[in-house]
Amino acid sequence: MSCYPKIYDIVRQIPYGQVATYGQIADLAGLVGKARVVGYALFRVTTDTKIPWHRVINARGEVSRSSLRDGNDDLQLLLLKAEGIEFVKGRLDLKKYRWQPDFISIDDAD
DNA sequence: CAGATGACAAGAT
DNA sequence: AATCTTGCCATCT
Repeated sequence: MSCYPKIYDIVRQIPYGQVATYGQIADLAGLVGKARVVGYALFRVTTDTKIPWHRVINARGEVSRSSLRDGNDDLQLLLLKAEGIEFVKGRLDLKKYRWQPDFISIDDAD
């Protein structure tokens, strides 16, 4: 089982047609500066949960390309395009599509 | 246990 | 603007 329920809780709240960066998720999850943990946490889950992982991208406003994703990286791009997000040279306007949460409802409070 | 790896980020060049 | 370097931390070998 995963050890970061907050991350999934937050990612799950990303609205349609918007995206969030790993750093942003990390910040909201209390993992400031630990964006890698977010990425890794999502990596193990993607195929096992209904989390909109495709709405989570890096701070450059582009989807990461890894040898392991082997096609799933292309799937992410497809899913985002399907949500009305326009890509320019594999990039999107973070200014325009970045999710700005007003309030996060998280079950956990430590 | 130690070294290498990785869906990242921010700063320096 | 693009690329390199360092920091971060969980997971793998």
